[in-house]
Amino acid sequence: MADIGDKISEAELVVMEALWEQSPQTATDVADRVAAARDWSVQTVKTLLSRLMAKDIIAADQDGRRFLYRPLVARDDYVAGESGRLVNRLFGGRISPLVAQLASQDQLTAEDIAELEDILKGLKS
Amino acid sequence: MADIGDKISEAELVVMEALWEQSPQTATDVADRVAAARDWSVQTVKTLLSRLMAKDIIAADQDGRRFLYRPLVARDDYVAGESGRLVNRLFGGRISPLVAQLASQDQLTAEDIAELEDILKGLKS
DNA sequence: GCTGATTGACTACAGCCGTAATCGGTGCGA
DNA sequence: TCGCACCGATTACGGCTGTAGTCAATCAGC
Repeated sequence: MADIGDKISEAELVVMEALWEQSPQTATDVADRVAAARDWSVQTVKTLLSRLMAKDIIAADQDGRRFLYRPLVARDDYVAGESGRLVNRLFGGRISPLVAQLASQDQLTAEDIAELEDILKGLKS
Repeated sequence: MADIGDKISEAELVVMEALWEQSPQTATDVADRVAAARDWSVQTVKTLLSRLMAKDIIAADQDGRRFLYRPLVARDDYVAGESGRLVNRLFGGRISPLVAQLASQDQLTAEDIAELEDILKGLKS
């Protein structure tokens, strides 16, 4: 579970999602994919790619005149880190209040509940 | 569930926690309370209080020469917003993958599991 | 009344973030 | 071979954030 040194900003995350979806990709590929979510210029996407490289969150392999970008951080690791951070910051590290919170907001569907039960059943074995 | 317009930054959140813990409080009270968590100068805390006021996240009532600060946003509302935002950003709005995620990281204690079961039991009625 | 401590307001400043324009190199088509 | 399109690199720039210093007013004590 490699630790993520630098923080991924909101805009950078959009780029990461594109790279996690498919990799490696050229800058223009990423830009095209990102265009579905955000109306950014290609330059903007390239800047974000540079910043992600500077933060060692992605890497690039040269392919002729262009680069092929790929994530160095797995989405699961990132997601785990963020989830843990939120749970620590807001719920003193306890997960059940989070679920209670979401439950009280009616944000849990019947399907969610069923899945949660399955997860718990699995954990008790 | 009042919507929170401006975002609360990391440092501002520390101040908010102090205010949620007890309110209203003077700036120095808040600074003292915050000192337990962060080694900040009183000025820093006052700046953060100003910024929170500018964002309409707290309000202040004059009390002689000083101000008494109080939150305008309930902790529960804030927490609900942040939780929802995270779940949407990273789990497509579904909560069970979050729990699965935390479970796979061994971040669930036996107590958590028991509490989750209770919550689920309550939800099914 | 004058002085020192206290308080909120204003100012500072570097670093990160969002968003992009521009520049310099280079490969490709005419 | 000449220019153009395309690429990554560099630069820009206003806003937010973290962290504080300084200033002007004011209250309390001598």
